[in-house]
Amino acid sequence: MPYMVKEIAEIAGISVRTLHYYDQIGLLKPASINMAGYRIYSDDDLERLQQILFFKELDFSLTEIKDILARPGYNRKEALKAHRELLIKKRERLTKIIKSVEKTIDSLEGGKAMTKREMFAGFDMSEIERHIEKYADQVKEKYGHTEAYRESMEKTSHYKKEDWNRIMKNSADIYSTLAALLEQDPADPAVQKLIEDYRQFITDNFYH
Amino acid sequence: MPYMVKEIAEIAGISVRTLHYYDQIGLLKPASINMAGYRIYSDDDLERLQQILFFKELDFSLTEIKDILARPGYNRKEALKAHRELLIKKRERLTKIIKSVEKTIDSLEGGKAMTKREMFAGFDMSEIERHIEKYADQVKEKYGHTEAYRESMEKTSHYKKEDWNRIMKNSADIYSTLAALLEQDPADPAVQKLIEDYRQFITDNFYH
DNA sequence: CTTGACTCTAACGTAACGTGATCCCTTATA
DNA sequence: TATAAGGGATCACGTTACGTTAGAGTCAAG
Repeated sequence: MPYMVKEIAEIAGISVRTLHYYDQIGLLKPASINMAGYRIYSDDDLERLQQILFFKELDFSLTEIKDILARPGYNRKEALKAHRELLIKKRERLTKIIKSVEKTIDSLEGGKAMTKREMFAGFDMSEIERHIEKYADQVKEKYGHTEAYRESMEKTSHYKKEDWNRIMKNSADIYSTLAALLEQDPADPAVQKLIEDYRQFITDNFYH
Repeated sequence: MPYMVKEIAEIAGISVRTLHYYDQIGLLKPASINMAGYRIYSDDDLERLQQILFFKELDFSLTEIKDILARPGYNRKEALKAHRELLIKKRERLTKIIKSVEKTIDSLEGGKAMTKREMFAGFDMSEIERHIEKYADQVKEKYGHTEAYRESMEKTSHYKKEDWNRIMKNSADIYSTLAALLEQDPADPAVQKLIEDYRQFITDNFYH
């Protein structure tokens, strides 16, 4: 079934410009181009677009999405299952924020006061969670052991020692360090454990 | 209690640069500046920041947030209650998308095939819903009847006639027209009814 | 054969920061 | 007392994912 830009745009709920852009950056190229130069999309293109939107919903950048879809051995079904997990996490995050809102209302209505930390509950972790989500997805994608993978693995083990010491000395660094570390490394099982350790550390020592 | 940029950044889980930026655009100016030129924030500033982040979570732009917080008669408690509602809607939207993912998985596993519309369920309405959410909030804010308000009201009534006819002729236009219309008008009770009409129209005539 | 709705490319504009570069202030330690 | 570390500050340019005209070709319907 052939579609033109506007049809696709309406079906998917996006703008024509967005389709132009996705074509331009090579994220979603139409199946063919007719004599008039019009973009003609196929059902397969629609399918790909759906996947793109799923990934976008998880805050992946367009270049990341492009890479992921291009990886040899990319498995759509597995990816979808991972998606479901991560979307559920996002929903849980929303639930947290909603609770934070309710607490704030309560404190305004004469309930007990909030601590500064409570005020920003939900948000606080949001960045980190987003990274963890991204990361978790990468792990589940099981395509690893590329060069970049080994490289990042090495880097990470360095960070491990250095940063751990720093954190022991200065617990205020935890969040930023953790964020930086996650930034560096996209797909590494060893790091996941490290993250868990960090989180444990945070909850243990939170009020020092 | 005085805080410096990094403290605030850590408490709220945002970057220092973000605080600089918010200061620059006048969204969140520090309570004072010390002799060294450092930004010194107060507890009130923290409270304002919390509100800013709540609004951001609802996809308000920073300029919108600035305007809302500046409106005379802005009521924090009311705003928070509206927030809760809208966050719940966002969560429901996520639930829809999750279901869509599950359906897709099911169809891949040999279940029944999906229609194109089902493929993009969740997303489809997402833009529109977001606008409705924004809009609903504005309405609840009950500050209206500014010049911009009357101006947009006039515009809208024009659109009403023109677009309604177009829609009767070409039902494929519905989504884009509706989106355009919503774009134009941020705060108008009359439009809400119009939207409801449109939605009814959509459900009635969806498969023509 | 002229609309009106659709299509194209090109190109500049925008929001909300990220990312240096370069320099100042304060405090702990050698 | 020097000096290094770890903040803080201000430019100012870079980035992502499009929005928004502008100018021009295409195509079905009346």
